[in-house]
Amino acid sequence: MPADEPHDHAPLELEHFLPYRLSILSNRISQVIARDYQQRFDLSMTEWRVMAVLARHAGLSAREVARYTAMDKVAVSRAVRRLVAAGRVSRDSHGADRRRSVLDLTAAGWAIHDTVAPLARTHERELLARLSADERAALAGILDRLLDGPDLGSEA
Amino acid sequence: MPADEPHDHAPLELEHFLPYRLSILSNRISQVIARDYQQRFDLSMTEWRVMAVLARHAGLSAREVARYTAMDKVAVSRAVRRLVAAGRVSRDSHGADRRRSVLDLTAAGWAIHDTVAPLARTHERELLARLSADERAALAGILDRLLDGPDLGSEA
DNA sequence: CCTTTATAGTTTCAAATGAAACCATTTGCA
DNA sequence: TGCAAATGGTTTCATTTGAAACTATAAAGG
Repeated sequence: MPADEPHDHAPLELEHFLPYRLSILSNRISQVIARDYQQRFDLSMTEWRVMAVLARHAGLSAREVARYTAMDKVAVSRAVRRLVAAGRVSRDSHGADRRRSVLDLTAAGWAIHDTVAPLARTHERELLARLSADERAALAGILDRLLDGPDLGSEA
Repeated sequence: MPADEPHDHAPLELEHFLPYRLSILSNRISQVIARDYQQRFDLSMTEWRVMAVLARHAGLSAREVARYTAMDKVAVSRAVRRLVAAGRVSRDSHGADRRRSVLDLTAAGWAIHDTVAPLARTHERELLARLSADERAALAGILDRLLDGPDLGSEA
């Protein structure tokens, strides 16, 4: 066979590749929402996540916030610093363990929360409006399945 | 009613919020894959996307690569620079229009491609292995639906 | 005790990213 | 022609992000 015979390269079709499509979709959505929060409330996505978690679980430590939000502790530290500076979150130190902080929404924080939470739900509704009831149900299940697993990718 | 009556704050449950879940999932997947490519081939996600597109469409310009990969032109410019420096992509200038570049995989680029492409497919397979055939089909349709729309979020 | 080890959180430094400004070339059109 | 606008691409600068080093406090073991 000739040396320059066209090899069978089996190129990857990016536009049908699940990780790629997921990434594009997620980025688009996040960007739209993030821009919205940023403009209206000078609030970053990460800051909002911290606030949302504190709304449900008062008095968490930074470490616990990190677990709930799937953020790393550096990101939490930075978000909390900004939130405290903006008067949206209060930070006290835990009596028994002076390393831990005790974080809570302030009145101003609650006010923001009570405005942003419905807005977030609206974003979600608009997204889901594109799907049928069946698809919505399927998607919920699929995300459960994919997010649950021990770890994504091969362990190898 | 008392002034300090506990307000109904209706806090958002992050763990059931679609954009949040999508973002977590996508980031986890991308991170696993990116780390893999980085370690084995010193290849970033964006560089790989450029290579994948050039494998299917030889001789694209940077602008066209940007369209195919949903990356912005700055990102493409940087990825291409590294790829050219690494001898994985060749850049010629288009005869008729000297602004445009003509990008192609080199032999070395093809070699990387032919190793990485099956690896990518394996990643995808492992991911999809967690789903039933029905779920896989549903997911494909859902992504089509969500990615197609004119623009995500409200136009408002 | 008092020395190691672990935990909570912050700081620091380098790399990744995005927006805008910036060249170079080409196109549209007066 | 020749000049304004558009296009392809790179550079610059400011911001974001992540990993590792660091500080402070607490728990555990001899």
